[in-house]
Amino acid sequence: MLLAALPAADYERVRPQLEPVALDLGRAIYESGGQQVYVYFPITSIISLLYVMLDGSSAEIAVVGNEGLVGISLFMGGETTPSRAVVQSAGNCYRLRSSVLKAEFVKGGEMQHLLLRYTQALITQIAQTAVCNRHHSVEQQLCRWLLLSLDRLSSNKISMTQELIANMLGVRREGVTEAAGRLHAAGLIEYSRGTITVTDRPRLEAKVCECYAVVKREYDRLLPSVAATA
Amino acid sequence: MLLAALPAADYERVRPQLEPVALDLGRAIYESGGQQVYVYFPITSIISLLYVMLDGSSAEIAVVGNEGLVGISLFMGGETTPSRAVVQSAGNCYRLRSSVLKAEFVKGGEMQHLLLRYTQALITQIAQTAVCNRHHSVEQQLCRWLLLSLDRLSSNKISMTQELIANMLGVRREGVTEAAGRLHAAGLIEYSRGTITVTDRPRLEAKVCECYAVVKREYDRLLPSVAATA
DNA sequence: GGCACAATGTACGCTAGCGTACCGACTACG
DNA sequence: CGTAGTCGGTACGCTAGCGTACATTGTGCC
Repeated sequence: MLLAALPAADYERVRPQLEPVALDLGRAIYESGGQQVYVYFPITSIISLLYVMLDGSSAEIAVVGNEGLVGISLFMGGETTPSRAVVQSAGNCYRLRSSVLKAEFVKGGEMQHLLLRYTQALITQIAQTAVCNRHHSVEQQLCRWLLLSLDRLSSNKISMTQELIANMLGVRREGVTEAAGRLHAAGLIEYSRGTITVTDRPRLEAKVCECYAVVKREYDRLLPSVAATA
Repeated sequence: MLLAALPAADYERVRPQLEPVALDLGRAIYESGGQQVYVYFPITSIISLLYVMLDGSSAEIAVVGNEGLVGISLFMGGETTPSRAVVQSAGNCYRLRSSVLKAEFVKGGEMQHLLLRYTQALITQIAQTAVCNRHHSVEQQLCRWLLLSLDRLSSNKISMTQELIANMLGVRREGVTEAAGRLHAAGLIEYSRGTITVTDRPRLEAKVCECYAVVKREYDRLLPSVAATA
C-alpha cells in the first residue's frame, strides 16, 4: 500500500483513519466531475481510470493498484476530474476521508513528496497510454494491459471478460478475442469465460511494446519503496 | 504568463529571477531523462511535450503555452521525465532556475497551489490526448491541435510545416496534407508552405471532437485567472 | 435436466490510415 | 537568375481494425 512507504511517524498518524472497504467488480467509485468524499488506496483491488465519451464509448487512461491511490485531484487542487474510476478487479482497499488526506498534504513533508511522486508516475502512465494508442496494435496493447494489471495483483490470473477488457482499451470485443486467441496459440496465456491466466510471463514481456517498460521503469524509479513491497 | 496569476507578493519574490529567453523553432529544451536546470514559462512561444519511440517515431503528449510551464517534474519530485520538450512555435519565454522554483514550491502557499492546479490541467490534456488518439480521425485531431495551438497564441496564424504537425500528431505527413486539404476546401483554413491560418474559427470548433472542449473547460476551471489573461 | 443468458468464436465487407513512390511548386541562396 | 532543396499534392496497393451479424459454448439457476 502506498502509504506504507512513509516513515512510521507519518504513517501512524493517518493509519487510524483508514477504513478497509471491499470493492466489487464494476463499481464506479468516482464519476466524471463528481464530488470526492474519499480517496481510495487499493490493496488487492485494481481501479481503472477511464474517460467515457458522449457517445458512450470509453478509453482507459490509467490503472491504479496497491502502488497508488485514486483521487489525486483532491490534493492537486481541482477537487474533481473529467474521468470515471471503475473497479477492474474486485478486492479490498483502504479509504480515507478527503479532508484528512488534504490536511496531511498541506503539511508538506514526506507525505506530500510521496503523493506527488506517485502523481508523476501516474502522469507517465497516462502519457504512455496516449503514445501506445497512437502507434501500437491491439495485440501489443493487450500485452501491455495484461502486464500492468499483473503487476498490480499478486496472482497471474485476471478475472475479467474480454468484453470489459475491450471497453478498457477502447477497442472492439472481437479485436480482443482475436488478439487473445493469438497469444493463446503462442502459448503465452490461457483463458476461459471471464478469467485470463498468464502462463509465460517472460515471453509476454518479450512481445509487449516499449510502453510497458517505460511506465514500469518510472514507477520503480519514483516509488522504489512501494515497488519493493508489491 | 502563469506566475502573473499569483498574488503580487508572491510574484514579486520570483520576478527578479526570471530571465527572458528567445526560443527558436525546433529547439529541444528538455531531452528525455535529462537534467533540468531551468523551468520555462512560455510567453509568446509554444512548447510541445512529446515522446520519441525507439524507432524514432513520435507522439505529442501535450502542448504548453503562456498558460503553463515546462518542467513540472521538478516540483513533482521526479527531477526528470521520459519525454522531450520541443519548441513548436518560436517566441520568447521566461526561464527560472530549477532550484528557485523548487524552493518556492516547498514553501506551500499560493505558488504551490497554482503549480499543482496547472499540473492537474496538464494531466487532463494528456489523458484527453490518449482518448483522442484512440477514437478520433486524423482530421479531428488536426482540428484539436490547431485550436489548442491557437489558444496559446495571440494570432490566428501558426508557423509550422505539415511535416512537423504530422510528427506531433504521430501520423503520416500525407494524412495531414489530406486533412488540411479538406479543411481548406470547407473554407475553414488557409495555408501555404509552413504557415496555417485559421479563417473560420467558429466552424472549426463545430468540427472538432469533444476532446478539445473537455481540455479547455478544465483549463478554464482550474486556472481562471490565467485563462483571463490569455 | 434444461433453459436462459452471458461469454466467446467466426465471418465478411468496409474504411482509415499506412508505406511507398513520385511529381510539382515555391524559396532561398549562391 | 538558375539551381538545390524544402514543402506540399497525388496516387496506389495493403492491412488493421471497425461495424455488423450470427453461431457456439459455458454457467448458473429454476
